[in-house]
Amino acid sequence: MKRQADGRKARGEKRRTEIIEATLRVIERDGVAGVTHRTVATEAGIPTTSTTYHFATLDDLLVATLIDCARDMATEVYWMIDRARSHGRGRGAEEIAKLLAEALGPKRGRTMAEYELYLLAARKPELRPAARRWLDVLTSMVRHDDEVAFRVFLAGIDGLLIQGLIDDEPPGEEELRPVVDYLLNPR
Amino acid sequence: MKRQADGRKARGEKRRTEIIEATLRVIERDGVAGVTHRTVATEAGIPTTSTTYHFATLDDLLVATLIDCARDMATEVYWMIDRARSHGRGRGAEEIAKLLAEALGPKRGRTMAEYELYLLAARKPELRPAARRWLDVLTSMVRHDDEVAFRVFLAGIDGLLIQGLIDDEPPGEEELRPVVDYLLNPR
DNA sequence: CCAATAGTGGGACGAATGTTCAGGTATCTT
DNA sequence: AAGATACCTGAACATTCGTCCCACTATTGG
Repeated sequence: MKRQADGRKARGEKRRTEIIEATLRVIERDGVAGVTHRTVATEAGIPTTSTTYHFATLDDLLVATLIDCARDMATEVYWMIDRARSHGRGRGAEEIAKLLAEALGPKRGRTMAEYELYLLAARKPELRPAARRWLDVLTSMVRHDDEVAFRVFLAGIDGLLIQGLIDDEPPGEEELRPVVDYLLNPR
Repeated sequence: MKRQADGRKARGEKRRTEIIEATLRVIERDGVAGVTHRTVATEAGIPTTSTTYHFATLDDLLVATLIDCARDMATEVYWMIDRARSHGRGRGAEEIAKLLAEALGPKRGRTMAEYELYLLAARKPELRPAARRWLDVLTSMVRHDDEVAFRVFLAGIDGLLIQGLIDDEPPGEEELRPVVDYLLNPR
């Protein structure tokens, strides 16, 4: 079961991912501020020393979590755009608005966690490549005839999510749709 | 010098603002994570107990700082838009791009601090009115003939700032200008 | 089969944290 | 002027933090 010499699927790999997933749950619940070796260990149901063994410092743990998180973000947003493009010109906005409303509704905790890690990357340069990953993936994958319009689109999505996070009641799909539509096809 | 019975300019008001300003400096330097009663006290050059006296809990301190910060943000962004509007249709983008580049360059620390407090408001409902303040101020002050276009504009500004924070070298004014221009006058 | 090594876990250390308390000082009210 | 009130501060509390150490087990390579 172990990949030797090249792969990274060593023995302790399962524990590592357990710890990372527990870290993400802690961030969703209590924010980055709530991440300590002990809280993560308790969340994962493992002794405290196990977290310090696999991640020497707390920063290492946050870095690994962000990288893991960024991969999920990139693929998810990629499929979002892909689905939006596969639909008609008018239906694209509908699809994106639905996923945005989801990110601000049921998956609100996850969205908050992602942006907290995002902002952490602003302070720690070694995190930036991981944080930029999903932007880079989209930029390279999605066909964008207009460079400027595409940047505006990405910035708009980010802004809508962040502003939606501080709403008392998150904007619903129907409220988001016209805005997303304008973002895709400005008049 | 003291407003009695109604006003709030009591004696200890100076200390309060000193503490809040010190808190903002700490956040700019080390982030919200670096805010403790002791670090703030040291930054302000006052004993630790003075911070706990004026702000019983750490949350109170962060709330007060965010409210103070939000007021500055609102007025600054208001003048930004005002200056942009006073110029010609084409010069408006130039003005806004300059201020954005400034926020991502020399005032980068301040911008980071603002967004960290912003995200803190997503987790603490009592902070949201303060965090929304500058959005509300703009929405009420700035004439917006197109509601949807205005929301997209605000979201776009937020997105550009956040994405600029995780760039290794912040985008310059000339790089921002076409994007802001598109945001104001989409084609 | 048997050393060598990676992984696991209990316990404890010093340092830093939020918070409290009692005693002091300045300022205001009357 | 004198009492009341708000303000200030040094010292200390229990708690929690990151981290280290040492013993134990399972897995691996030869």
